[in-house]
Amino acid sequence: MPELPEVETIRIDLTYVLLGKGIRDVEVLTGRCISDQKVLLQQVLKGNRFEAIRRRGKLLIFDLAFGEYTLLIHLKMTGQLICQIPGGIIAGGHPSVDVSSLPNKYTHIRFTFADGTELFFNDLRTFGYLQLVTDAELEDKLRSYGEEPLGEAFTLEYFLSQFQRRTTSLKVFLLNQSIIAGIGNIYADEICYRAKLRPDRNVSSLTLSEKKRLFNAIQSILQQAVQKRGTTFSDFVDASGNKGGYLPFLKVYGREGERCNRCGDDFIEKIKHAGRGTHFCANCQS
DNA sequence: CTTCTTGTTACTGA
DNA sequence: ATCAGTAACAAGAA
Repeated sequence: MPELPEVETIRIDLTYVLLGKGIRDVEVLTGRCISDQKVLLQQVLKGNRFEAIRRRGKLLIFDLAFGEYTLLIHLKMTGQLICQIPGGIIAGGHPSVDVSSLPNKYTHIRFTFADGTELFFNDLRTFGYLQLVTDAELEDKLRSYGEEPLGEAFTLEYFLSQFQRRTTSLKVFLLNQSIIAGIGNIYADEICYRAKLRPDRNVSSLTLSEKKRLFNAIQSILQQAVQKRGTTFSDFVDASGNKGGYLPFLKVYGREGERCNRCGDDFIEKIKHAGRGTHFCANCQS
């Protein structure tokens, strides 16, 4: 479940490894993730190169040196972008990657670069996708996203304005990509915990000081998670051989039944809210 | 066998 | 028209 911090980690690593390298070959092993663009993908990418790799929310945007298209990659829940340079793994995605035998049964696309570097797009559940878009289509797509929570435009003023006329729960609010881009189920729960607010609380009842607490929690949780190189890379190793991992810092997600390590009195509850597993401490959060 | 996992969208109902 | 809630998608784990 790559969310903003995981996608950002992949973006940084791929930028470091792939930028400017000529794309020698693109193999489409299974076509579902690119629908009807199989031929176009090869036409556009072969002989091309990535000029920049950007991110909007959980969406990766690959700017190409030549042609009118931009490549988009969304990993959805189980997508991976595994990069192999001769001698090591550089970037990951979903955990449990068997890096000893790529491509594996979940590899859908394989890129080969001029220097022998390889990039594998793997996806167990095939919800993720690659898509070539024109500038107009890209603009359309990006218009639907809210502000980047770690960007300069994410101000308290912008944040407070998003509560106007909304009556939904805090959890749904945080997961809404058109309000804030990039938060998923794990960080939504962690942000609520940090802000001491119940995820099932209706946002219309939040006071100004609670909204300010939330604003600060969003930034601090995501900043720290990016710094720790995300949560989902249990066997991820970066270019320097260091393991990343926000996993030990999780306070509620995946900790149901365990004691809250803030109040020490209560146990972490797990409920189903808005169709999602939702974790919180009923003692700390209100 | 059933239930659970989640990002996004299409659909439904108010 | 607007908005909120939910089913659906997929495939594997428990």
